[in-house]
Amino acid sequence: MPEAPTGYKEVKAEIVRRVRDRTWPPGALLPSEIDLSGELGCARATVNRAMRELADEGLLERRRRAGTRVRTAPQRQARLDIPITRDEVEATGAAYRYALVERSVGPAPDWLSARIGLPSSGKVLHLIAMHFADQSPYQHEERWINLAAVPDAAQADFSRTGPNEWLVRDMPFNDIRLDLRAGAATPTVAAFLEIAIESPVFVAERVTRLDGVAITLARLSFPPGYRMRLQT
Amino acid sequence: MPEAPTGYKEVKAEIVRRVRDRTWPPGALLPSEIDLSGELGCARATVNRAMRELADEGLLERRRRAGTRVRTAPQRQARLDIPITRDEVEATGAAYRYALVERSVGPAPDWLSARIGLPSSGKVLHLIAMHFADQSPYQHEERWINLAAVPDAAQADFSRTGPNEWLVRDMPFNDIRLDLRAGAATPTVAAFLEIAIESPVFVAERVTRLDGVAITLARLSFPPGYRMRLQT
DNA sequence: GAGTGGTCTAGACCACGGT
DNA sequence: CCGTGGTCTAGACCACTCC
Repeated sequence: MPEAPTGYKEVKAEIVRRVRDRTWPPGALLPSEIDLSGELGCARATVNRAMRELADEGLLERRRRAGTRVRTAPQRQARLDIPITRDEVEATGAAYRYALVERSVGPAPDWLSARIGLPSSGKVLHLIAMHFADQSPYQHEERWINLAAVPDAAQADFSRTGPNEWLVRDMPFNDIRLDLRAGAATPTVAAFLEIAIESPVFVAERVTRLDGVAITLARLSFPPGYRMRLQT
Repeated sequence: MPEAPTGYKEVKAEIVRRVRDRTWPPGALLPSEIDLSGELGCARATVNRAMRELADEGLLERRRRAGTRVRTAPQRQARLDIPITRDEVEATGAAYRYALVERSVGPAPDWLSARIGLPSSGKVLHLIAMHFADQSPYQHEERWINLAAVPDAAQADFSRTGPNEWLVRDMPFNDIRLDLRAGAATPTVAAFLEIAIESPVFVAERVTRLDGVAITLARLSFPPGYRMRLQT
């Protein structure tokens, strides 16, 4: 037997191997941590970590007393890393450019209050901006910021730094909700993205909250060709 | 000091607290595991697990010798729960219907081999299917299954059960990659979805792997109006 | 070279939940 | 009840990397 350096990674690999070759088919009960550590010649804690990570990854299912089983319906979750637009552009090797198009302060429109849960008559900062990659339009951004939650935003200078970069600097813990859809380019957005009207645009609407209070709603529109990537 | 039951969860909470209240501002160097375990009165392994999980979650950044720091740009993540199409439709209260359109077995086309990493001359099962919600087209599905990894799929009956339901039941996997984009409906897809050619369609391409080996590639197209939701 | 995180061990106690 | 996973401990060695 491969009694090589028996680390938790080797244990994970061995378990995956046996799941894959049907030694342990979906639904099967695996040996207990004690038994498996005995067989593989390592400490129980090592097997524990391997099994725990595989359970986190969705391959296994663990219950006290009942033991560890191969999931029949693997927990299917993918994660999206939400990047700063600047980083996202620069990661492709392109030069990033940002431009503020419009800025205004006023009472929140009714649809916005309803959408993200603001008190009526709440003041919001409304921004429209563009992001470019090597002079090509990369993203059209329309954003509303709840000034009751982020009063400093009223004084912030968004002509050089995008609102997302500014907001991210100070708020590590928010609830984020993302709505993704395919839409047809409106005349305005089409002009900014330099595409034909009615072209398919990828639209991401992101609501950010802190302790339940809405901070901002961002509507990001991307021209055809943009891909959003998620992984496990 | 809160010398309560000092478990790794309490340690995590304490670290989060100090990051939030600026005891450790973004970019700050945290104490070493040994120092912190001394201060909190627990074993180093406990602090290690707490810090390791917080690093996995994107709050901290760890490097040997350099120590542990608070991330300056917290990597924000949103999660997508990938549902079975049947469940997704039935959750809206609509009746679900599935229909197999086409089924064939053959060598993998070059683009597919390159895209998901198959040996040339690998055999794949190619399927086209439709999913309906109350008789309205809900999703057009085109799928390729790697028969080297899932030989049983060649004998499976996909006329009643969708390939996704079948795969999920019988085939474990632990790595999912999703590519989302907005596309223009091709004549074929437009006909199936009963929409105009060139209409914006939401396209999700999903590659599923087990231990690095590609199981299947699914290309799912949704008519206008579909929204995909993610949250933290 | 020295300090930090990465990991393993052997043992222990606890909490949960099937039987 | 009692076996299983969940967690903690104290100690140890290793690998990497910054100085």
